[in-house]
Amino acid sequence: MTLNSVESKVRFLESLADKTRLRIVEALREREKTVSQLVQELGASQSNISGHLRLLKISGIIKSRQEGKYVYYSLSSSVIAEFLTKLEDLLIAMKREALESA
Amino acid sequence: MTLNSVESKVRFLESLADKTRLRIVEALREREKTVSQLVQELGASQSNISGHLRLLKISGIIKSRQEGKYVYYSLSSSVIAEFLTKLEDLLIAMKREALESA
DNA sequence: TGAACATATCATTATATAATGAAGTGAAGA
DNA sequence: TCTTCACTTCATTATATAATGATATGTTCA
Repeated sequence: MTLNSVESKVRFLESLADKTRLRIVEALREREKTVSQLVQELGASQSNISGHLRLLKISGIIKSRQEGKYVYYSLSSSVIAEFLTKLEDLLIAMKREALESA
Repeated sequence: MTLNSVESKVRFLESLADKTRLRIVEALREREKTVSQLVQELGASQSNISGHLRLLKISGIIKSRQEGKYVYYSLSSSVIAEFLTKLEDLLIAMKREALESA
C-alpha cells in the first residue's frame, strides 16, 4: 500500500466522518436538493451548511448546478450511495458479531 | 435515517480517517502483529501507536491477545478487510468517472 | 531479586477544524 | 432600479485530537 493511496483514502473518509456532512450526504441520497432545503431539513445555519457543501464538493463526493437563484446539490456518483449501503451492512455485521461473541 | 445511526457511522469513519490508524489497519490486514512490529513498520513512536491501537480497539475495529510480554493485534472481523477493499474500489471508480467527465 | 524488555498511561503542547455572525455576491421580480 | 432572496465567503472563537516525552505496569529470564 503506497502512502499516496493511504492519504487519498483518509481524505475521503474525513469528508464523511462528520455528523453534519454525513447527514447532508444521506439527505442527497434521496434526491438533489437546494442549500435552503438542506438548511431546513438539517436545522443548521446556512453558512455552516454552505461550508460543509464546499468541502464535500472539493472532495468530489457531491456536485452542484445552478438554476436561477437556487443551487442544487446531488451526489457526484452512484458509487457514493453504494458505499454508504456497504457501511450500513458493515455496522450491522459488526454489531451481530459482537453480540455472538458475548 | 436515525440520528443514532448517523452517529455510529461517524464514529466508525473517524476511527479510520487518520493516516496512522489507517496504516495500522492496512498492516493488520496481512496478519496479526505486535505493538513493536507496528512501531517499527510505521516508524512512529511507541506511545503514539499504542494510543491509536487503544482507539481502534474501543471502536471495535481491532482486537488483541497477550502472549507473554507481547500483545498481538489483529482485525476484529473479516468485514473490516472487505470494507477496505470496497473503499479502494470506490476511489478507483471516482477517479475514473472524474477523468471521463473531463 | 533485579535487569531488560514490551506495552500502556498521563500531562502537555500543537494543530486542525467546526460553529458562529457579519458582510459580500449575484439572480429575480416588483 | 431597488428590494428581496439564495448562497458564499471571511474573521473569530471554541473544541477536539494527534504527537511528544516521561513515567508506570507487567512479563521474562538470568
